[in-house]
Amino acid sequence: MELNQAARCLEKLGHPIRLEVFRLLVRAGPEGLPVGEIQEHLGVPASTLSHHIAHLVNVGLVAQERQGRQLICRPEFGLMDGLIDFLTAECCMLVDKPSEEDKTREAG
Amino acid sequence: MELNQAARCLEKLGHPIRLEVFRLLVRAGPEGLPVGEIQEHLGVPASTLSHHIAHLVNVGLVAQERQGRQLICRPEFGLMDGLIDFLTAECCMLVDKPSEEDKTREAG
DNA sequence: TGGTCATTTCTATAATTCTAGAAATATCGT
DNA sequence: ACGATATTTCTAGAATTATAGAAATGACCA
Repeated sequence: MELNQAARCLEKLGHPIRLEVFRLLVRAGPEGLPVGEIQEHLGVPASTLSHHIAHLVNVGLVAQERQGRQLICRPEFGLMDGLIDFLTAECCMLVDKPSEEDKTREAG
Repeated sequence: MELNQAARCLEKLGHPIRLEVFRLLVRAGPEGLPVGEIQEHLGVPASTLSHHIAHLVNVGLVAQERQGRQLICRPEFGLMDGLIDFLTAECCMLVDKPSEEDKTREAG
């Protein structure tokens, strides 16, 4: 992941409501949760919540799929992993980070 | 780390200039860099840069120490590790995350 | 004690984000 | 078609953040 994309993801996660939404979705697993259920957990007005979820969708951290009247929100684990990889590789003391070669050697 | 602190850290890292500052400091290592050297790398006006660095200092991701006329900025690896631990534990598919017990068993 | 360097603080403006009520849209059951 | 449900979009005001020039501060040197 490139720095600007990482910054956009971090910015979106850097709001308590959005971070809580995302954590909730991760805990729910790949099935995700409908917006209404998120709202029950957080107790914020629907329009405010919708606005925040839209941020997460725009940056690609959350995907939405309609199921009947409900809009299911699923966390995008891949993008989140990419973000954590970026932080680990570029913004950490580079320790215990096996190279791709090492991984291949382990696997073989 | 608790969610609100994580959100504050993420918010501060969620700006391209600040993320680049932090990455630069990490690359520089525990010795850190003086503000002026950061400015040379990024090429933003001094007052703008100072403002952004102040954000990072406020949230605790960067520490500052005066050395003569220069202000040295050092990355706070511990807080960054705490943030990554939070994201890994709370916002990821919980895979390959050894428990403390596992670590003890490995070590022994 | 005057000058220069490094950096911040002050100041002001522009831009963005947050919040939430109200209205609109989409879906379903009858 | 109608009413209920789920959710978004519209709207607007309040609050916050970003930007950067200018002035101020602190440190060193002559």
